[in-house]
Amino acid sequence: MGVQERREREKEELREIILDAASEMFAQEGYANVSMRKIADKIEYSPTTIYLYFKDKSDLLNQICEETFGKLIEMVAAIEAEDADAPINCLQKGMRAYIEFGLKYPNHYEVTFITPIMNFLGQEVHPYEGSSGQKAFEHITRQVVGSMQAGQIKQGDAAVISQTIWAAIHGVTALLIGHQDFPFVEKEILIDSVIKTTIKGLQA
Amino acid sequence: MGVQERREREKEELREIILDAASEMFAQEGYANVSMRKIADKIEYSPTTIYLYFKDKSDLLNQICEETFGKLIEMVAAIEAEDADAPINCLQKGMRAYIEFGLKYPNHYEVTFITPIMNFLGQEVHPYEGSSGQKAFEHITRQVVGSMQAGQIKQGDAAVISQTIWAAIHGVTALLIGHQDFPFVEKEILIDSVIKTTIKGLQA
DNA sequence: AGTTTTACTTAACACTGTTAAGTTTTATTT
DNA sequence: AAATAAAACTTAACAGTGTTAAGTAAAACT
Repeated sequence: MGVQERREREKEELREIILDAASEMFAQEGYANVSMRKIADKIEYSPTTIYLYFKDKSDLLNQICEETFGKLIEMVAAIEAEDADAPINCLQKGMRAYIEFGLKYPNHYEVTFITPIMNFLGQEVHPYEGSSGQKAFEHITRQVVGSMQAGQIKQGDAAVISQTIWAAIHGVTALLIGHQDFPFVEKEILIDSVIKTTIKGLQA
Repeated sequence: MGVQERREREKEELREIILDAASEMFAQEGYANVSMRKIADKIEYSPTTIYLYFKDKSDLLNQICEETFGKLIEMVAAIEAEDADAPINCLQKGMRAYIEFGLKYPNHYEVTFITPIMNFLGQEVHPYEGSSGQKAFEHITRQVVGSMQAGQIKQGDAAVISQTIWAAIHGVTALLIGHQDFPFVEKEILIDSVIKTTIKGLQA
């Protein structure tokens, strides 16, 4: 009965080939500029084959993003494990990791967190429940709670504070990715300023 | 020689009719879901007529956004005129006005500040130079300089501080618009938290 | 009244995401 | 080994997109 297993393995291989090709093309040319036919050309299959592996174009994107953002979570988790004794340091490093991750994978960041891709019913294509985004956010919340308990930031609603932090780091990341012709000050200086301002604003 | 003037007036009228129809449809259904043919149907002209008045679809959008964001500038200018004696109050009110404006015209905010629409050369379709966005940003910078001179925020590079503020208000606006299925805390509470955290973080 | 200019439309091109139907390849059964 | 069943993949097509070139109708000027 090893046949079925091999076939499953082969299916999985082609799935990965599609995912890799699409990921590279999305990252290089942007989601909107990559058509199903172009992906099919690259992998040397007919366009409709992709639909045997993915529901539609946005599903393809979604699964790529989940994979990519798995890496962000690993990074943040590694930071947490590294210096578990100073929650506010974790928080700061986590913020920096988030921003730098977004700038390193701008097209993935764009499609996951910037461009709201809605279907015809007006529902988000990247639903929050169970997503990598949710897990990443849970890390922020955990660090906020830790920092609060350690007295390193003011007491308050952890959800409010976490979302305030997310607004700040998303803001700078989205601006730097999306408005490349705006005369921003030096990138590192701006990122520093955002992180420091936010942390200072949250201290007791 | 009143003929030419009348014809110019008529051209301008049709231009406005197109602009109004497109503006309403973009705001209601989103840029991507409105086709040139749909706009043409609505105004009862052939699709190609639009191209006699606007270079292409993104030009149409661009001009709508300029019009819309002119209103934001007026609002911010009114705030400045109102209480010119307390720059930090202006700054706070200006931040709130920006966020609320974005939430009031989410589709316009989206296309102007969230979705980076690039042409095939990778250039932004909404160039910064001379745009309403530039003027709006100049208002922020002016208020920052004023607050610094009044000793209400720390001394520092006005550009860095202005951009830090922009990151914060853009962040919360973009998140609230784009991630409607995320379990955000109450909108007013989050907005308050972002503004207060940022201002506090910038104080001396 | 005839000519030129302006305004607008028709038809077409080269794409897009997606689906239904058909074909080829692979595996199972007789 | 041949016939059948199942899986994998492709072809053709639909209904739509932004955009352009060429053609027509209307208005203005001579």
